[in-house]
Amino acid sequence: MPACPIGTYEILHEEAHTGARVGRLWTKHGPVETPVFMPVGTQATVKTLAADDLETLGASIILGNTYHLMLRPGMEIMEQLGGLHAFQDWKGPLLTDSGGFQVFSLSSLRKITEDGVAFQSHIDGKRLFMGPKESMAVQRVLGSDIAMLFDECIPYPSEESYVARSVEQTLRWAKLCLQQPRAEGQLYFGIVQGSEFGHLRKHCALELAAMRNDGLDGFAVGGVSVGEPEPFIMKGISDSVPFLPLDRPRYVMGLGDLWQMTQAVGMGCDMFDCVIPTRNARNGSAFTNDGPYPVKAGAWKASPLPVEPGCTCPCCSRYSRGYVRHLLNTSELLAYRLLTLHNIHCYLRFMERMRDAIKSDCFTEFKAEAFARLRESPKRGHY
RNA sequence: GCGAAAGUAGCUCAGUUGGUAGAGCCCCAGAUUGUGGAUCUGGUUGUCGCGGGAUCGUGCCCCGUCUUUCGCC
Repeated sequence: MPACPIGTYEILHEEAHTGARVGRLWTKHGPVETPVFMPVGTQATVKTLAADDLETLGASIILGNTYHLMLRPGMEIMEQLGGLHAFQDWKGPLLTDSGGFQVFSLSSLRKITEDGVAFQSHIDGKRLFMGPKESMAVQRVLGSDIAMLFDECIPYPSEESYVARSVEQTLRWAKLCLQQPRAEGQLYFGIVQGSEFGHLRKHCALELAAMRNDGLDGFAVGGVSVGEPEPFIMKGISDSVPFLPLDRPRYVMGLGDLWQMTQAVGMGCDMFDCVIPTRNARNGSAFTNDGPYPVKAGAWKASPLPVEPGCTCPCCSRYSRGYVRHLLNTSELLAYRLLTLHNIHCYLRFMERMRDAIKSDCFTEFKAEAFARLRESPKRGHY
């Protein structure tokens, strides 16, 4: 596999019957084959996992978060310790969220101005400020392979007039972000907003697409998966994606339901991240190819079966469901780790099979089977 | 042996001057979408130690009894 220049996005195969495609994005820390699921490692760790666990599972790219890492440990320490890759000893590609979402979802006393957002830390109440310049400066120090442009992620539902103003703000910020200096080899991804309003999504997508020659390397659909009903999520995606360049990666932020990702891939989306597999692991739910089910349920108290029969992950290849259930029941730390290992493994293998299906032009069949298993008649663990 | 206190949900305990038995935890179920191992929402559970008595009516009053804990011989 000959190396390509950083930022290259190769379309390796377009599926014959749908908009699905398999691609390869070249980053400073190596290539990422898409469609890809990116485990979320907000605070410089995918919770409960170490870098070598992620290597074992075969994760090709993970996330880190600007907002959280800026608050702790802070950029001074991050700089002293050589950036985010060195800090957590992750040798693969890293994507950092801009902090735009967290400023709106976690902090209090927000005041939005043309320059950015004044807010209070959710940790100690300290008054801070983050705008396009600040966010990109932090991401530069973090040294991520992909940095997200600072955007305004508004709640659902929001008034159309407010959404319209917000989209303009996000676009002005995007232009400013692109003028900021970046870490060597760092790619910049812009974010389409517009909430449930199709014409605003289209406008935002077209304006961002026009910035591709100003250094925009990829495109994301934002403002979905923020609590709205599923039909609105899919509409937000279908209202945005058709107006984005075909030859650049499309990233749907926060989307991570297996079936929803399958549908999005069918619309031509390439990258996903979500806290569901890791968070739900810590709440006692396992994901399987037949849908999610609660391992913590008393029904599995004495089950000798693995969490998912046939699974080859470090959890299933060694431990019983009854054991994992016991660990959950007693709040043992190992429970969270084992289920996180399983859920990430499940997600990564699911995406791998999806890529294979696309390459062999049978994505339609893959999608039908996924629908049957995940939505039509999920087994919910009753094997 | 004597004295005192306490017996109410699986656990820890509330329960007004007598008027249809409660909370927290646990357990069970559900939620969780650019991460708070956080949180939220529902749900099950009782011979009020036992036996008498007074009362229209008692977890509560009276008598007896059993058990536990503590103190004293």
